[in-house]
Amino acid sequence: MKEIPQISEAEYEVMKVIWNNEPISTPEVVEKLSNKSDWKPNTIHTMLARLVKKKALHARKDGRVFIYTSLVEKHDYVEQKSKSFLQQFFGGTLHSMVLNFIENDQLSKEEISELKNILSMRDKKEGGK
Amino acid sequence: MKEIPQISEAEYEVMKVIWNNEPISTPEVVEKLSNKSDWKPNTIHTMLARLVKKKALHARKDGRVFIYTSLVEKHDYVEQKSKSFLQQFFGGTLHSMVLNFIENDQLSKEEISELKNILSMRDKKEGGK
DNA sequence: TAATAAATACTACAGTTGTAAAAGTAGGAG
DNA sequence: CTCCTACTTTTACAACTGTAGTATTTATTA
Repeated sequence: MKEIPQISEAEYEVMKVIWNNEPISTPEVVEKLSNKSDWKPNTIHTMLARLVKKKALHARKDGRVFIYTSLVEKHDYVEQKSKSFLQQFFGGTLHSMVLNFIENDQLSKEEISELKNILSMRDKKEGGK
Repeated sequence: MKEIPQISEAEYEVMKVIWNNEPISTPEVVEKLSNKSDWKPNTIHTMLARLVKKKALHARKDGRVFIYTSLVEKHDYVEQKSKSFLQQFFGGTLHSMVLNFIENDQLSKEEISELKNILSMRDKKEGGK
């Protein structure tokens, strides 16, 4: 099982930009994030440097600029975080979470239908882990 | 909307003991957690003190000992954490998370049935926020 | 009452995180 | 060839976390 580095919440915002645009240069990352957030360019540089240090990103120098590519898959990271979240709060299973949401009336009719749809659509595939 | 203090992962372990046993004294908390973990008593005292400072717990002196009661509901805390988790990773909706699990074949047949059950049982209640 | 045991209170310390300022450097404009 | 500007590198710093050690107080026992 590959080791997935820990990525903080702010760092995750940076990762999202990379995942959606890689390969991407520092100035481009800064530009995209400056729209979405109030971070100063320096702050973004720090994030990038930390992510490289953590081996979440790879940086290759191209002329005067760095070009970043991700070393962790978004999917893998989200999976790992989902598992630990479910573990911490719901004994590890998704259905406990869903049950909890239902019991506390946190789901609208639409969301319920959506969920039912998803589950029945799923029948068309075989398998399951 | 009431302000819910941030509770770290280790602190959350302490909170679980409180929620399950409150009102409960320091020595009792230490005893319960010493079984479940490798924490030294001092570590547990630190957690308790921090939780009191954060207003997650109330401590009342009873003789020589403190008795703790929680100031945040487990339910409220879990709800808050669930929301921010879904927000961060799944655009805020539970069905996106479920869909993701299904797409990545992270659900067994049993879990799928479980989910379907839960959703259909839910029909017996009306409402939904 | 004095010593002991048990609790509480205070202090510590390194790693992570959010947030950035300051300093250094190299390439392009003049 | 020199200066400016855009980038990169270094440094900062407080809050929060995990993990305790040390010191002090207090109740109980001899």
